[in-house]
Amino acid sequence: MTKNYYKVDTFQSRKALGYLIRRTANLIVPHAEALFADQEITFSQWVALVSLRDGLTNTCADIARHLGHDSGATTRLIDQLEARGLVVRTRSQEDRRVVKLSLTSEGRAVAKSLTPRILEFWNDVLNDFSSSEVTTLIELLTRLLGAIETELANEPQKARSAR
Amino acid sequence: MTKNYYKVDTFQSRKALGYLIRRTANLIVPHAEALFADQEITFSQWVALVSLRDGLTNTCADIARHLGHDSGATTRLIDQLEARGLVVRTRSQEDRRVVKLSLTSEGRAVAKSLTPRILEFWNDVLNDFSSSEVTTLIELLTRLLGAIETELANEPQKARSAR
DNA sequence: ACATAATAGCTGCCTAGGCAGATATTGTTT
DNA sequence: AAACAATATCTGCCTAGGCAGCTATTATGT
Repeated sequence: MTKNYYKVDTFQSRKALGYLIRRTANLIVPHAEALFADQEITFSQWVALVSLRDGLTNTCADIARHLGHDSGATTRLIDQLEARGLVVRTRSQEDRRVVKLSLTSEGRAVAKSLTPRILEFWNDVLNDFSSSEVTTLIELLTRLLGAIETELANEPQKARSAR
Repeated sequence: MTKNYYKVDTFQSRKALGYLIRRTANLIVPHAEALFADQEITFSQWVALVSLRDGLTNTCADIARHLGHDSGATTRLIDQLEARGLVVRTRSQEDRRVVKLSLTSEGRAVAKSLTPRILEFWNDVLNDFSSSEVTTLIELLTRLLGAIETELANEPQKARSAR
């Protein structure tokens, strides 16, 4: 148990997890978007497609949680995928508030065809990491994400995303 | 050497580093901003203040790189810190293109007074991690960040941030 | 010396996404 | 069953930050 890993007087931003994570995300996301610049969909849209295909999500609300976006942004993202014929909206019969999302065959094709771009980037980046290092990193990040989620849930001083 | 950690057919978004990092950042940053909601500065502004105080940065361009923002956004961020009397701009004499930034005593006070909020959050989140796990995570993330930076530099298909 | 390129900073413009409010539907209390 | 709360989606509005273009200054090549 690390009661106090960080202390005010020894704190350095270069070793701050928040700094490292934010900076990494700030480099990755625009680059990923750039990899998609010549495509008909954006990187975020691709992430949504893949999550639908893999059954990780199947409604707008799911996608909002998955991407960490708000529901308004998600509605608009789905609007575009629908307009391009990659996704179909169907009002659910069991619960008429929800709109079920499903991929069209073209959506499935687009999701698949773009996957190699992202994987190639990551495999390049991870070239100097051993396989066990990558596994460790993924495991620690997964736990960290879980810890943050519960911490934010416990401390409901402010309404959180996916409202 | 992990030549190919990720493969197209075994790829799952839940184990994707990009997903984990982006999602974590998407949870952390708004929460950090919320912690500052009652303050006169935002979280990003605080990060800039601290980086100036610690000598990690001392110009706009430095801060842009540190935050992963573009230079326009940084100009406006500094504008606000200057308007609030927390930072002073001084044209450099050695190189008259650059504007040196320095904290006022009030800026120093504000930077210091807000640090505990962030550290407390992180110490709560890290409660279930051993000290060595945190160290490992920081080390792996630092290397990952470095690897991404060099990867992006090698592949200059598109101009990168801090233009 | 002169042309060219690179760098620091600033400004206008635009978009992605956050926020709050509205509707429709379902669940829970009393 | 009436009231209230919660959830899913959608819409308008607004801001932070990305992008491109501009000037001033310095560095580099010829």
